[in-house]
Amino acid sequence: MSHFIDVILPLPLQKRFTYAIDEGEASFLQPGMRVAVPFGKSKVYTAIVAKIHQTPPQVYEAKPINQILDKQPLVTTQQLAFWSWIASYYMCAEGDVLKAALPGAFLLESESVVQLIKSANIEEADLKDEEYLVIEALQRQSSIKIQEVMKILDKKSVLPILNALVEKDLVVLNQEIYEQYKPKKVAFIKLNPDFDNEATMHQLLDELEKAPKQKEALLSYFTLKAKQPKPIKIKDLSEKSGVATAIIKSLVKKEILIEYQEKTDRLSYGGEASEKGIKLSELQQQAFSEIKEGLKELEVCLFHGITSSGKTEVYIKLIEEVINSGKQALYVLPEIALTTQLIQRLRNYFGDKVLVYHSKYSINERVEVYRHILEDSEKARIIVGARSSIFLPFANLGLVVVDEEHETSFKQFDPAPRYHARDAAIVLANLFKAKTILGSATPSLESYFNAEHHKYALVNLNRRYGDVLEPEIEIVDLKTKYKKKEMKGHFSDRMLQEIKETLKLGEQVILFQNRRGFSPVLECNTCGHSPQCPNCDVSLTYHSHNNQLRCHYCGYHIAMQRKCMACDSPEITTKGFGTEQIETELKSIFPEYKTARMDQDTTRGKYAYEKLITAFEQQEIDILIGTQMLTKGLDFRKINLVGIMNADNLLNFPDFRAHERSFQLMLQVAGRAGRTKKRGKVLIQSYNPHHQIVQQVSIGDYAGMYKDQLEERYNYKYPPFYRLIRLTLKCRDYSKTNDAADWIAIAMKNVFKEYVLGPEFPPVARIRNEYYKNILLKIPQQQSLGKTKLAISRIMESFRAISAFRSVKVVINVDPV
DNA sequence: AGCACGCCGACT
DNA sequence: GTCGGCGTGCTC
Repeated sequence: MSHFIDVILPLPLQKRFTYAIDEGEASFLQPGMRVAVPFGKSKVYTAIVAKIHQTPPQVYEAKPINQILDKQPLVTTQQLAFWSWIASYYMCAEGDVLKAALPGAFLLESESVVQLIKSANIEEADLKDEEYLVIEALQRQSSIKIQEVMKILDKKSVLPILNALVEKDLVVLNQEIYEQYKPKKVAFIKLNPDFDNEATMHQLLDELEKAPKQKEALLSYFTLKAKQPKPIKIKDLSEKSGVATAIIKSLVKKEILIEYQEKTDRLSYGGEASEKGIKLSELQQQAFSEIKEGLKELEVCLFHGITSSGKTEVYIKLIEEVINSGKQALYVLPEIALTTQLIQRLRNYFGDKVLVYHSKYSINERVEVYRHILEDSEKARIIVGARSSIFLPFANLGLVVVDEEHETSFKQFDPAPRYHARDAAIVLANLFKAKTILGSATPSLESYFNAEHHKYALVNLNRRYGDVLEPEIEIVDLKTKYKKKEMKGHFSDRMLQEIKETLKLGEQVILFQNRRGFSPVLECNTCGHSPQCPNCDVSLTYHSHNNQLRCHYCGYHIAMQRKCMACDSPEITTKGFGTEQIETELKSIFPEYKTARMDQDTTRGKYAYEKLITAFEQQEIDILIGTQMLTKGLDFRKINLVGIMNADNLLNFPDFRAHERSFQLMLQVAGRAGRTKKRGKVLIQSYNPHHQIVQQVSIGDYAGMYKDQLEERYNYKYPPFYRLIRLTLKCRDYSKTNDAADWIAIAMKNVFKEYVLGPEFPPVARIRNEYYKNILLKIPQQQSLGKTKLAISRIMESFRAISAFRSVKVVINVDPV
């Protein structure tokens, strides 16, 4: 009887692929294991076994696999089920999900390089001809690609030969996980226990009088030890004391210090859980009980707690209960909210039981986190992570917390899978019969709608924790301020006055300026021309720090121009204002205070964000000007004034969610003000002070905003009443883009009638020399999602069969945000 | 996604 | 005459 496996390849291919395996492999393999398989003429991929069976394929002959890469499944059956759900719901390939779900280090591709092990003992006599050829090539160049090996040997199946060389410890395959992942070893030192009493210690120090450097090193050791009880690295001691490692080594030689190596887990957290048991306020306690009560009947609970009402403590309490019952808890946050402060706080309660997973982690760290969770280890009780942490191999998940659930960054935009982490997290929880808590100070309309319709439980916490007062919100009418000439640059006199007062009291200010659509653009005063990006349909924006004009979409840049590029007039000005402009203006008004910017430019480096936060925390910065980023992770005591420079550019965004988002953003920024007992102040500058949203923000009227926006959504057929699927076409050829878009739109209108909108050019119709066109489908609640997607897939299938449209790429985005 | 196969332009 | 441009078709 012959055996076969269906595998998922890390490629955007709709189908699974079938390979032949032998009897022995069949009895060993399990779904979720990795296998190396040949694909096409020359490629080798790491694939995941999805199914083992005995049905030979009808129309082709299955190739045999190259190799089994795991002893135990790396992907759990729940994960496989979750992947298929994501693939079918978000209309992408399982291979796309695979790539998003597994740390890259687990995947070997045939670009893998072969390298010679430096210390290898090469016994030429032991090598077969082909093996010798490879080794010979490696002695000339340090690494060669598998493809090159194929050329050298003039054959396709080189893996057996390379494996033989690996067996003989002569070469390594570099993208193979076992080689790529290196356990981390660190040299530590400790005091010889013989000296661990005062008498011997004094004697020792006396003896060291003649070796001042060594004495200094030893004294530094004690200082370090006193500061932190954790093991001390040689490297740290050398750095702290300014004494060379050689001197420390000599202390080791004298057996005063003892050196020891440890294979450290990169994920270790040295400290202990320092805060035992958490005390909830009466209101928090009430919310806690209500959540538990709500979750008895329903799978999801929406936790609506205003800014600084102390939601985190409630989560901690809920997590505590879950992990005490032996289950794992997942805490998902938007990337920008995943700050050291929060992680520290969780570690204070849970010590070494917290694992963190996000994009700034190295491949090695990701592998370790993954393995810990897969093994359900003691460290993997609580997993804190960004969007992609929902793909981790949970063994027995008991609770999922999605904090800041309204954040649109939970939706992955590019590449596929274009999933929404909040929605997918609920599905994930259901796979484990676990519960989900969605938390926010400003819930998304969708979630609040679900709560109102009793799909989710709803718990409110609408008082700030402790004695913190809600900030006072004042609206400044820019129109009259300009008319009365009470503006200085982009600042109203009210804003300047408040800033002045706040600074005088030694308190801090944050100023919020939305980045989108309001970057500085160069404009000619004579002819009105502004420099455009040659690849995208946008104006270039001015960056003062490097004096460049830059395109935000493709990175194209040129030097700042002194004359108009169209008419040579030297009369050019920058129009619009971004954070840079505000900072410049501010510096000239308040030269004696320190200002800083927090935006994509200033937080690019690895620790830049952390540094900025720390500097602000330690009051090295008086005024912080920033974008969206300001809404999260700042939890400081001394912010007393929050200024929103311009509410209108948020409100005027051409998007059905613009009003909801403006409300959320403004209220979140406002929430940064006044975290101590003193009442904070928020100033909102706007040309439309009577705008409904601005008014609702000023009194924190979530219910009013919800009611108004829901009505709009109903009238204009948007979520939560209608689901959306957006098709985006991209092509370098303008008329092809149009023709293809028309073709698809007509085909879709045949099926879905008036629920098809477009095709339409997006606001930026050309990016990187590709033209874009959108088609939007609105799906009424009673319409079957499955059938809708099937119909779309059919249309796409016929579309792809038209050779004239071959060069047109189509991106399908389910539930676009 | 890659990558090979295949048919038309500027070079040794 | 060839080298190489990227269109298109396939991968178990």
